[in-house]
Amino acid sequence: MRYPPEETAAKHRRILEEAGRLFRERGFAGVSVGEIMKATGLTHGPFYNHFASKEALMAEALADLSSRTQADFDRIVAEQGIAAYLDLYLSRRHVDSAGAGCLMTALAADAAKEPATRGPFTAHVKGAIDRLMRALPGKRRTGAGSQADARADAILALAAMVGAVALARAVEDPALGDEILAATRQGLAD
Amino acid sequence: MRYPPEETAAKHRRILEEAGRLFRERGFAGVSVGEIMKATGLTHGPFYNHFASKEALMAEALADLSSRTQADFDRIVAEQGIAAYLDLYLSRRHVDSAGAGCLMTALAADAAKEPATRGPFTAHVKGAIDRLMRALPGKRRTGAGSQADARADAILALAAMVGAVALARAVEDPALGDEILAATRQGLAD
DNA sequence: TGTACATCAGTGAACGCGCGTTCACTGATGTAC
DNA sequence: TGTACATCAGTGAACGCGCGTTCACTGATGTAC
Repeated sequence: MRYPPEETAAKHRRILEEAGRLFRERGFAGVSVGEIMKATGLTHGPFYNHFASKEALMAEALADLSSRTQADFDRIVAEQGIAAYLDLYLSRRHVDSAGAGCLMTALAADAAKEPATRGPFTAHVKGAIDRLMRALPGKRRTGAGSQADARADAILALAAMVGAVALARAVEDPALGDEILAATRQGLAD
Repeated sequence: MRYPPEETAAKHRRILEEAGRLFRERGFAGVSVGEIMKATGLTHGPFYNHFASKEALMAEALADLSSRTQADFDRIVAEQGIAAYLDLYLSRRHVDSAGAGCLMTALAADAAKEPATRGPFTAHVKGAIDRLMRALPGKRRTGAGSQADARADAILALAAMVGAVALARAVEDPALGDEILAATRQGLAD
């Protein structure tokens, strides 16, 4: 059947959204094309009307996730401040909802193995460092090296955030997970 | 054919070693049982003489990796000190050799999805926190909360180490990867 | 010590399954006249 | 405005493939007598 162009565009968007959610929950290899299409309410056939291959979907879904989650960052920081954002990021809720969470935490290992995804992933990391550098309160920003120090601070914060949520998600003991989140919140607040 | 028991034990060890290397390089889902057996020089059939299932191998390989890499940590810290260990961990060499590197960086996302592996993974994280707590030089260790602070410092360091190597491995631009490593080294040295 | 048999780690064909992808076909919508 | 045809996003069966796992069989080593 033929459909109006708006409907086709809406379906394309829905595929990207479902893929973004499922990929973050189970990784690229853990989700099949058929499963993504089923989640959007279609059969697997028309997938290839929207994307050249599963690999192409991975790259496009990552770019889409990147722009959506960075817009979320900007909005939350503007409305509630960076401290509130760090509390949300380093929270039990974020740990328990990978499908709606940070793409770096969920997909770093997968992205390293999928050549097509490394471009969008790299762009996202650069954007995250820039955003954190601007949002974080300066601690050592006096003297000549202040800009470089601010950037190094942002990178350290990003690495700790990503590592903490990845570890908290993998450990079996929820108390240990919560301790990892709390210690990292405390460390970044100092 | 029947083989002497030492030979059987040696093959069991070789399977664990090859599995540990390949799983860290490509993740649990990215390596097949046949590929692991081929790497040990056997056909896939006798795999089930050694392990009940691929899942059982994942759990045993993780436990084996844990004891081997924590022994490495102890040896390097004893011989060269914790600063040298951090330099080795946060190095280009570690980023480029996932198969011989940290299991947390390589397998955190996979371990979170595989119930059988979460036990050994959790034990490894606990061991890593304890080791770092003992090895790291105290910065804020005066007063009543010194032990708690030392543990929080160790957790923050671990999260930053794991996150930094995971991000450096995934980004396309080697200069950015090196910058992430350098900023994290600098941040943990302060 | 020599022979007959049990053991069991190998081999490699085969299984059922789910995967990514292709393709002949369908039929409502858009376009030409 | 009405009719005939082109378009193209759907459907669902089918493909070739690699996966984890099973199994009948092999034959050197260990054990019993």
